[in-house]
Amino acid sequence: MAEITKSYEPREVEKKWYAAWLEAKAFAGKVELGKEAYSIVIPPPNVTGVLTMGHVLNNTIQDILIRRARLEGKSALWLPGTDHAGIATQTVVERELRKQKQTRHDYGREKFVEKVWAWREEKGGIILEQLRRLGASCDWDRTAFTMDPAYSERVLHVFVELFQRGHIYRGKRMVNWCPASLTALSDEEVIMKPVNGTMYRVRYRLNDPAGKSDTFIEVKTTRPETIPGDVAIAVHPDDPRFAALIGRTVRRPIGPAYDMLIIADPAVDKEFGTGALKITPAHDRTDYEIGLRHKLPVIDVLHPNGTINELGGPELAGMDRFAARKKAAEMLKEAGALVAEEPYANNVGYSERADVPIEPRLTQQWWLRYPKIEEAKQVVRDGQIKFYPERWSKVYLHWLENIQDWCISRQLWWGHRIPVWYRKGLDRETLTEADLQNPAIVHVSQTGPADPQNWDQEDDVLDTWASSWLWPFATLGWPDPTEMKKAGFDYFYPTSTLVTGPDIIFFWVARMIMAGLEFVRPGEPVERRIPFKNVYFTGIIRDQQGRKMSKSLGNSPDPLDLIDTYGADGLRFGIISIAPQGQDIRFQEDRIESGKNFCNKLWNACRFRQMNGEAGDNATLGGITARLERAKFDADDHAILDRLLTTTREVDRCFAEFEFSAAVQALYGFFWNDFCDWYVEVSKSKLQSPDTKANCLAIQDLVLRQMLLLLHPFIPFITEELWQLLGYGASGRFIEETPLENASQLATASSGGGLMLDHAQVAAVENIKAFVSKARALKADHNLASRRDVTFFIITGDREWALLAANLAKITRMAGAAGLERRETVEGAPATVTTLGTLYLDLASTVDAGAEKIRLQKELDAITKHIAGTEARLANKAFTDKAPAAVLEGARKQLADQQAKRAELGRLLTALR
RNA sequence: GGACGCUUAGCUCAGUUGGUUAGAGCACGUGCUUCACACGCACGGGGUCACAGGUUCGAGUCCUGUAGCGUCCACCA
Repeated sequence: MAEITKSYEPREVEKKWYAAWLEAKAFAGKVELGKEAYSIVIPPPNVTGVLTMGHVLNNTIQDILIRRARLEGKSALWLPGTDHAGIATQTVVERELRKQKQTRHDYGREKFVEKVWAWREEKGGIILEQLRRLGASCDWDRTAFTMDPAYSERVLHVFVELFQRGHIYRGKRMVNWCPASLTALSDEEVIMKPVNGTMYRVRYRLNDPAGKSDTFIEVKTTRPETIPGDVAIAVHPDDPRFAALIGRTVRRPIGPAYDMLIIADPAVDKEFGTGALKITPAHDRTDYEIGLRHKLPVIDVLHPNGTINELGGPELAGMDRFAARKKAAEMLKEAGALVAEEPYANNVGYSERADVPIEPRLTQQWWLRYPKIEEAKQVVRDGQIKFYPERWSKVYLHWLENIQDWCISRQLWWGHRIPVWYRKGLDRETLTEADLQNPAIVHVSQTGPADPQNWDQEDDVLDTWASSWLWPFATLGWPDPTEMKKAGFDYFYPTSTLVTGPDIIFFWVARMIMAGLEFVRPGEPVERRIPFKNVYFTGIIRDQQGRKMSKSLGNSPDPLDLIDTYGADGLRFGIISIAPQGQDIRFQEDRIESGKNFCNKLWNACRFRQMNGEAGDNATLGGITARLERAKFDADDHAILDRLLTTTREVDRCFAEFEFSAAVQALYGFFWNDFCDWYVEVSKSKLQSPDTKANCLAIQDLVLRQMLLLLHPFIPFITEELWQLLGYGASGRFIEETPLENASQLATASSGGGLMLDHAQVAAVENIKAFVSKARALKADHNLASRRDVTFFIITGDREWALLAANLAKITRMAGAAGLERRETVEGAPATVTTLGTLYLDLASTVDAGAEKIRLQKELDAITKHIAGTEARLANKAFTDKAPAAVLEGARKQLADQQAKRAELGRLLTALR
């Protein structure tokens, strides 16, 4: 057995074991029919991504679940991969090109896409390497990528299927246009931001056949640069202020001359602004709808990149929309049409990726009518899919209630090109619904037309989410039966648990559920079609100021640095300990440090065990329990094993309820306080005696072995190392190959040979602990160092003395005492009242009677207050009548104890006078 | 405008179904290099559980309201 070093050095240990695990293919997800399957698909990070604290949390949790599943004897699969992240990746590569003063158009579509692939080969997937550093036990041989040829085929297959099932259509509609990325976006990719802008109050002179009207109608707008696209003024039909004006016209004040009709439409809010609304159908959703109702023309004054086009008039043409806004305001002023401008805060939709305001824009796009909406609601409502925390199901359901068709086309080059071909020379703008169904004009298939020379493929690609929504089954070979068999589809689908952030509940979670229900195992019960059974939503990691950690803010520490400083296990333990279920996490590096400290503590406890020598068969649980000598069990032995069972049970419960931070806290508390601070310390006297040594070591082995197993999912590296060093496993076997005993199995195992754990001993030990604490405090109060040269005296009853005498060696050791002697009387020594008698410090000559009095009086005051409270409760008839017997009994006992203590304190004080 | 979450020690947070004197980590103070660990040990100080009502024998915990912070959804030009 290699000797354990003084402190834990993670670096080499992590490297060594990760390599060993990979070498042995320990993470391979295998179909093992005798075993229960447990599977997780990773939320695929962007192929451009680097590891963030969010990933650390998310993937640590997945690894915990997977490793625990292995320990529970399940066949576990954690399927990794990356997402091609259309806009993000294309942007990254275009940025590289821009450095060389080039654009994607210099290369053309095919060459550019090649460039992206080359970039991906060289720099993509860094994040997967980083996950290995974290210890992620993914089945790397299955690593998937949404642009892989096989995966791509599945994406196109789904498009064709949905088209044939009538869920996909093409249409000219208002979309969210990103002028930076030059593509349409789905509603989910638009985030609303409050913006401080200006509200312009503009007046329009009414046209008068006589040519001398001095009547005006006023509107308010934040976007004067779109006025050249105005085609009408709308008022509410019931608004008496404007009733007389409906049907008249006004002259557009700037831009090409145009007479706009004043129309009535109920969409206008009478209360807002002036009550009159300028209608710019090309640049506003509401205006567009009003325009449709009134058959108004659509005048688009913007280029796709957000500059004004020639329809905006010569003064504005070519200007950026924001510059044009100022210019338009000036022009209005000159024309006498600007009545007022005032600061105005409103919400503006921004492109999530490019962080620029989006433009509503009328374009031809491909749309999806979501399939299986009702069923998707049902499976969550009925609990076939369970959300943790449960409250997210409400958010999910609300979104599904109000769901809109999904714009799935993107005007990008990097992505799955939509498998639609148009007959050469066809005008795509004017295609009708019927044309789309006509195979002579439009071809829709996975493989394309037989005579490609006569066709042009659709230029658009699919939204990235329109590929990743298939992730749980497309990564398992679906729909190809051979591939599915190879991947173990039947065995691993539906997956067990999805671990993700609530921020992608709409983007991804909801859509995967609908996709699974639509495509997998049609006709079978929902339990077989859903993509996962549980969804665990992590919290969002925030910085000290409560801001979301993000790359752009630069407020996220680099997890790799944290791994270097604290070890992967320290980072994992730390992050989990501050991540309660369902709450956002305020990141604190000192918690990561405390994770590292815990690892070191674990390391040293095992080191202590090792230094006490080998004691027999450690390689199996049976070997260890066979070494237990039941006849020699004392209170501490009973208590520590009882607490071990309690802790094991608590961790079981935590896993059942996805309460990982509670599990970590239970393990931390048990190991540090109960085991290290108490049991190991009391062991030190037992280990001196040949009579008690063997049993004590067997108990330590039992505890350490179980702790390593329980801790392994959280801190895999150090537990593997210690497991091997202490020889708990069969040689050549990893810790994960050892089945983890649950609490009752462990109880049965350790009770072989007639041992019954005595729960009452836990209380006895607590009693002794409290007594030792009192003794230590008495010493500390008199500024005595922890040297063992003090003698304590005690005045106590026979029963209490019996308990003390039985534990004398450990008490004196733990309290740092030369001895503890029973006396009938003690004079002039500092004292303290304990539940086991009045304890005196043998230092009479050095005692300051005044200070003693103050100290005792403080204690007396405190206990008197408590007694008053307890008495009041017991004096309350309602309490004694209605409280349960156990509570009542507890209160009475408490009162008796408190009174005894007060009497003793009073006596001590009197003696000092 | 709608929904949800949070408010407990200086800081970050636990606190299961209401029940003895509300806990942890960090920070702070004092003392300890005690033969596993100073990445440690011991002892200690520190909280009217946001506020106001209510239910109850009993409320940090349940109910109602208020305030502040945060998130999501919708959005009016």
